[in-house]
Amino acid sequence: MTETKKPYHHGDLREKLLNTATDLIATGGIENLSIRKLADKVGVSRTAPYHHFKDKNELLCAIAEQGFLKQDQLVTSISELKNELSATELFQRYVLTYIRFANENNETYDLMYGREIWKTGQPTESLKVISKNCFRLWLEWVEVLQAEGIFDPQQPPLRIAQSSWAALHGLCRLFNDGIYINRDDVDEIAKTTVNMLISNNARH
Amino acid sequence: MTETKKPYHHGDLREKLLNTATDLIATGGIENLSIRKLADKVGVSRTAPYHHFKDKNELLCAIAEQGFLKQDQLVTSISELKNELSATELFQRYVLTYIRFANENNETYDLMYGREIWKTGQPTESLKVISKNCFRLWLEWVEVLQAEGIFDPQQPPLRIAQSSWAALHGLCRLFNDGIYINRDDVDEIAKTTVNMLISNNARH
DNA sequence: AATCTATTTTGACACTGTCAAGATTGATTG
DNA sequence: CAATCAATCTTGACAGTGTCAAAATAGATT
Repeated sequence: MTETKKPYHHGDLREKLLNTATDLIATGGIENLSIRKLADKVGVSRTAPYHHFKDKNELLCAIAEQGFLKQDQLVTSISELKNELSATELFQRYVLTYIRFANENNETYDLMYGREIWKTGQPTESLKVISKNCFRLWLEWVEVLQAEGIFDPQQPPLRIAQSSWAALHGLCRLFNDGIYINRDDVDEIAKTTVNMLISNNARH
Repeated sequence: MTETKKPYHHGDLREKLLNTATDLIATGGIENLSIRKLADKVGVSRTAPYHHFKDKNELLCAIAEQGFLKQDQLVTSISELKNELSATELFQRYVLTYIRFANENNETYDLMYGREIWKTGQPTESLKVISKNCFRLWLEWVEVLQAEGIFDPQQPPLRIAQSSWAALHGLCRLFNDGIYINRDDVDEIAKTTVNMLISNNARH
């Protein structure tokens, strides 16, 4: 009735697969996602998914894509505070938001930036585009923040963007992967990270 | 003849399994290591390894342990230069050495600090001890370097150790996991990272 | 020499990804 | 409307995985 599209037998199976898969990994981890279990949960035969995703790899890439789009939203939502906050505050806000995103979307984050896709498997073309765009957004931020004086003006913006992002990424991974287990520490470590990354005179 | 110990049927199967497994992951990646293939390569039946390692998890932990010991050696080898180099130079040296280790022992590094063991599986007790000791070594380093003035004296050494290591770790992961693909960039990014992490006035 | 225990093997089970071939269903065209 | 076609889905199959149970073997111990 309310369904606008019911293209074929099942309806919009592709989307249902995507959503259910995201749910599955969110609760049981990536290693708990199998095509067969997924198909079962959706109520379709084991090989049905293969008509919507060439591979398991392609399914994972599609999940990762959604993650990047979600992250883009968060990042751009911070830029709306550009007039209210100082550069240092904006950076702090960014770091906290990033970490929270990585925490709350734990498993998706691992797909977005993990070896499963980028090393073991292979990223689809559209994933490459979307992720590149996500990094470009971060680079533009860095350029703005550097102009505001919180980063060393001597260093190329690209290098600052790469190494600061790496620092952030490393922190998220240590927590997400279970190496740092005390989640209460995350805020303090993040604070120290921010303090170390920005120029001395920009601290307050 | 030269064999000192030949405890049972095969000889020292445990060690042979360990070495062969390390070889296997070094060439084909962790996902290419299966107990069965490993047993085959060593020339023993599929389940023979289970009398030396309770689990695949335990085997992986054992590989990781070796990695930590290797890393400890590298770190302590740097401390022998304590009298010849400045604090900043020592830190740079440490960063470069760490990155090189992570690069050359790619897959072992992933086991040491990856979710496979710490999140999905579970670290053995001895692995916990060894890895904790490895971090303690790093913390002691940070305390020395902080006393020499290259880190903010306001921040607790533990936090500095955690966040600086996270920064380093993130950089290694981005390269090891195939997100940053241009290996030529690694030195420059590392340089920028060092510059960002240490106090402004300690740069040169 | 007999017994015991550590080690190894064979067989089995439940999983996994994915290919090939057939069945079904909706859209398209004469 | 009837016939054709392509998209979608199902069933069957294969090779691979971790690992358990039971049987076989070999070294150490008595």
